[in-house]
Amino acid sequence: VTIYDVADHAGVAISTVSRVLNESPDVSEPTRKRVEQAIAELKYHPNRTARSLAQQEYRSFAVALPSFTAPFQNELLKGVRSLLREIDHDLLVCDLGSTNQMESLRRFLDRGAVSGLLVCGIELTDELAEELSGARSPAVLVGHSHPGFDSWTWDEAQGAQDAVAHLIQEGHKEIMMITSSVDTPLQSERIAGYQRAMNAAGLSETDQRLVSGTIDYHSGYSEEDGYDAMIQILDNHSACTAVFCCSDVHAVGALKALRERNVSVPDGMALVGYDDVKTSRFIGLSSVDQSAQKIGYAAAKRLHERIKGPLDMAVEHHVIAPSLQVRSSSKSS
Amino acid sequence: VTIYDVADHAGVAISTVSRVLNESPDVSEPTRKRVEQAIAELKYHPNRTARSLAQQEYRSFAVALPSFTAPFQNELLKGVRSLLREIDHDLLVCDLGSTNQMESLRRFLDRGAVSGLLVCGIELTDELAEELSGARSPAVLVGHSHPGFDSWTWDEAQGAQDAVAHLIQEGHKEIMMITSSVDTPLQSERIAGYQRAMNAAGLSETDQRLVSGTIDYHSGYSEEDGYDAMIQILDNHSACTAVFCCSDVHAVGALKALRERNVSVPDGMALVGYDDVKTSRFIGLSSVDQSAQKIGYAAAKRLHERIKGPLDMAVEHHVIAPSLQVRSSSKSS
DNA sequence: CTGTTAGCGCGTTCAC
DNA sequence: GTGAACGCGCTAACAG
Repeated sequence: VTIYDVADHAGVAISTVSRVLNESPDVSEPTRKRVEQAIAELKYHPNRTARSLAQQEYRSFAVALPSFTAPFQNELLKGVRSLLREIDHDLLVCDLGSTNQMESLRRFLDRGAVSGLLVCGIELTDELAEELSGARSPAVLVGHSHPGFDSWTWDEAQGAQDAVAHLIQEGHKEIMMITSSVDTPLQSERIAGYQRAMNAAGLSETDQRLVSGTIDYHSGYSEEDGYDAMIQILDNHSACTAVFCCSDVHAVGALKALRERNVSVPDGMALVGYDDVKTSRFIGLSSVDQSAQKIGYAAAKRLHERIKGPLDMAVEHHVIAPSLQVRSSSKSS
Repeated sequence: VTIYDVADHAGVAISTVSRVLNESPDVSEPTRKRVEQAIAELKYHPNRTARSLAQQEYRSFAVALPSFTAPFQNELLKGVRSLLREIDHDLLVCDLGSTNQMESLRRFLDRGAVSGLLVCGIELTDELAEELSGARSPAVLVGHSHPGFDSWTWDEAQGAQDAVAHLIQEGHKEIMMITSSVDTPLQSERIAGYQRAMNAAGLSETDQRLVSGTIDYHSGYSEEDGYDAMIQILDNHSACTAVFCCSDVHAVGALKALRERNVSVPDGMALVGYDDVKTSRFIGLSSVDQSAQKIGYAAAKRLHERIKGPLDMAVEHHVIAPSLQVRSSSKSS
């Protein structure tokens, strides 16, 4: 049942049907009624695809991220969703599974047109960045920056340092860190933050205090990884009283391990997971801080503005954990 | 940059370009090379929308659910995503916010075509059911059943009973239940399950043991609701040692309240949240049980099959918590 | 093997 | 106010 059927049924031309669909004022009341009735009787629903094609407007954002079930990503999506609801757009989720995320993203791009793209938690290679610039829809970055792109980032090292300082302040001395089984620049920064906090308090931060899982999955940022690492800690480091996880995903896995071994949190073992922005959050405490949500909203909004009118300056927003003060620095695109 | 540009650039017709795009064998190696090079040089990406229109295949599923950030929904989405990845489809998320979900769903449907629709956690009115049947794409239900639709459901009362029995078995006697601030059939069943478990153990289950939040949000199934109710319990029911939440969302909010009051879990207060399928999960323990994931996968798969070849029997799958045995009953559509 | 052409369903000038 | 005709970018016959 297409627009033609409706037109026939109402005894008008398709353009007239189109007009009532798009709430044009140039339709007389009687014909509008007739058309609306025809639509109802035929249970007609316009074809979103055809409409997109005709007016070159896709009314949908794609969000590319690794595993949308991580707490942080989840909150981020909430924020994005809020904006999308305001502007009546759809949400296309592209989670770039475990293995080669770049390839997944590229394949997704090949799939075609959306209004805009939000790239979260993925470091852009120069090559991929060029592809994105060439794409017909603009992109906004979250968690990484790249010249020429709008982005939202935060101070990874400082965030990690704050988290560990929090544990220290609570009286812990034997603090270990669960790292990812895969080396990434992101992780290096978080480790650096951990070390700074430990050093500042005069505590040991030898390599033996860094434990990573052995399972390589989701680029090393997986629950399995965290689970695995926590088991190691429980088996080999009985003195440890607190653990800082280099990601919230790890913390979820670590919690699972603690459960299995009947270790309570935080009394038996204090646990802090880095959730990318507000670090001093205990996993299991509550839904994550709203920072992530705000970032999601802001990034989506920026994307929308870029789609509407071509802004020619890419802005890098640097978010300072944990209170979400924003320090913007513009760069020429 | 369209397919025409590529054709020009390579000195061929658009159909030839189309052929290499769709990996047709009917292209000579030399021309294929030329076309591929043109594609690369022009950074051409086919327009997904146009392609969908032409071949009447949308290659995307929409999932309609209330708040996709709840643990259960989240896991469900994971499962759906797995299947989608297998069949190379996209995921369109339609979260039907807090207020009038029916209207949100209807508006989403109006937006147009997707290959299939997964409706989760929403009770279908007859009216809406008819609209769905009339839609061009099939729908599969999760959490509710309706004549003529494939569905995945489970025994709400039994699930709740199991959860409470679990608490009882751990020695708790003063067990309260956090309910939703809004009355729903779903909730009634869960309350019934709670009561059955209490009665079976000879424990009191008076109305004073049922506490609901006062904030009406997300149809009553919100974190705020759970938070609110738990505060009430802490303030007014000091004897209480364990709480059963009528949804995992409530449990998340309740945990937050416990945190604020420095009550540990589960030593200070045992907490179980109903997560729709495997109920004996402690919130904060781990990622939710894989049941939800499996259901998501299975439902999406069924949807896919229904899209491919017209199956004319609607099947109601009844899932028995918590081990996910499935008992199917077919009904004529 | 390759080019031509007719749609896919709808929006949008244009005349009438 | 309303209708006819063209175009959006691509696929799928059909010729050649």
